[in-house]
Amino acid sequence: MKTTPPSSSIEDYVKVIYSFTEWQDKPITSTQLAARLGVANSSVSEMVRKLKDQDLVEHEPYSPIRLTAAGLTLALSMVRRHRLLETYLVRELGYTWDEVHEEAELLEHAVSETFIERMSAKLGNPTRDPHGDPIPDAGGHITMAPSHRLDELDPGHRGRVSRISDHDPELLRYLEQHGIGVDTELQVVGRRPFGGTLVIARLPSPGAPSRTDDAGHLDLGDEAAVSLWLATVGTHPGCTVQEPAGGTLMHPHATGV
Amino acid sequence: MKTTPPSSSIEDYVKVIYSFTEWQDKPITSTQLAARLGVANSSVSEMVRKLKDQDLVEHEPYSPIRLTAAGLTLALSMVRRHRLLETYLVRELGYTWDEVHEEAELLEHAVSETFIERMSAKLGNPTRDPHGDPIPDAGGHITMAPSHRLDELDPGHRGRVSRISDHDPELLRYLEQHGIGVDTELQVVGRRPFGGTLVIARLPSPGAPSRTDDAGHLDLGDEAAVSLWLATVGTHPGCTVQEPAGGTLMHPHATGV
DNA sequence: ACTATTATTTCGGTATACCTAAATTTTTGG
DNA sequence: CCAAAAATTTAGGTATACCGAAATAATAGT
Ligand SMILES: [Mn+2]
Ligand SMILES: [Mn+2]
Ligand SMILES: [Mn+2]
Ligand SMILES: [Mn+2]
Repeated sequence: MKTTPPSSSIEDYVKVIYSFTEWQDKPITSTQLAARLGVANSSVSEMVRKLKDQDLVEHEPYSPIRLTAAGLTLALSMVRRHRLLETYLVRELGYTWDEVHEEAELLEHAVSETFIERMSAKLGNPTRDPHGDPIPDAGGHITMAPSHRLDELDPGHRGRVSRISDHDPELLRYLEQHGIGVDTELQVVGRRPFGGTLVIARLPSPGAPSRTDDAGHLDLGDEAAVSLWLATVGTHPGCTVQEPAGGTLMHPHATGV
Repeated sequence: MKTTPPSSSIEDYVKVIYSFTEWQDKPITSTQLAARLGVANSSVSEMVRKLKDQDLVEHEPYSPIRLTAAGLTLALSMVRRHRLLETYLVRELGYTWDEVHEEAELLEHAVSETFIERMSAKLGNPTRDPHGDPIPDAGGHITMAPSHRLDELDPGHRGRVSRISDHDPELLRYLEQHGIGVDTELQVVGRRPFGGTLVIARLPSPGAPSRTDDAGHLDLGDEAAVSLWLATVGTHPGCTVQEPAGGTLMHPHATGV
């Protein structure tokens, strides 16, 4: 029996299924998968059957889709490719952080394993991409400081920006213009009344005593707030978000699942 | 009407049609194209019709296939991509010259125009790839010193290796082991009797007075002889190959065809 | 000039990855 | 509980890029 390498489509399906569970653990549904891939629901139904035949996902009709161990391995390898490529484009070819996602999206399917490993070595085996996302190592292990989406944090929370979704280049350019990037120190100030925007403050210098002054205030729309993740450094009294226990969060894969 | 970008297959067809005429000018036939692409003749017939519909080739049934101006432009852009990628892989990622062809073969379809131009700039806009092949500039212009295939040269001819076909990685490793690479100075010594191998001599140091001593002799099989091109520096008496007139050979494209 | 060989195209099929519309199952709200 | 809405799958169909076998055109040898 000849084992065909996964097609680009299969690689994308598996990668998107994985990405959905990277920051929370509800498994992805058919419709959500279709939306993220930009294809019709019916296409997903067909492809999921194919993925199941290849033992990359578990799936019962009308229920959500979960990666198998083999599927997770493939997904992590794609995520590694994608994030290493983004890092390389920024560090070696002068790309800006808002340009790299699209380019990596195509390249990830075309480069060889050799290419990936030479690139990784040249970069010094980085562990975070230009948007703060963790880069799995060659063995599929991934580590990430516990973080929360900005829109889930109550006023008073302080933290370091640990990741920013790279999906919308415009948002990235906007944030950069306002001095917000990976590792920026931030504090949640509050919300404008009646479901208004989230107000945050940039903290002057990383490590220095945090001081919230008016100059650093910034209003963030919903789209921005859900795209920013904070590694919180202190819990405000009255906080409704509970801190995870450990200092690092190991992905299921690292613990053998 | 929406203009779809050429598929990878179309890009490959056009590139192979071009490559066939890069070093001689008989146009390629259906069967030759099929052989080089590794597909069935029937597939070529179908695809050539599609290429003709898209105005990339001229073709009458049962006759050879020629690129149109649009086809040539696309082909030269693919050749530029391929050769720049090969150069980049060698210079920036530590690839050896026998590894790059295969990798470039896939990458050329996946990288953006932006990627190509940033890469080219970083390399200082090189004009030759690791195998000596000329790299077209962004405008599709290409220049090459007039050269002859080693197997077409009579004994006595001297010259500088101007290009080596990169198709067979094993051949490249073999040549490297025997001290033959791009710009190596060479002299044709003769042929073993009764259709035997071609004997050549490596000339000691480039520019220095050429001296053929026994230590530098090497037998080349047919496959090797047709893969090596020499920019001849002197014509031996009794030569059957006529030297082209000009100092540089401009490709048809450069003169507007 | 004519036949045998070779080259090329046409024909009927396959695989992948999509789509829309219709059918079906699940979920929800009263 | 049960109908209406929402989610999901199935059915039927398209485009691309292949294939092998059959048909046809070109070419070569006598
Ligand atoms: Mn990305
Ligand atoms: Mn990223
Ligand atoms: Mn090559
Ligand atoms: Mn080359």
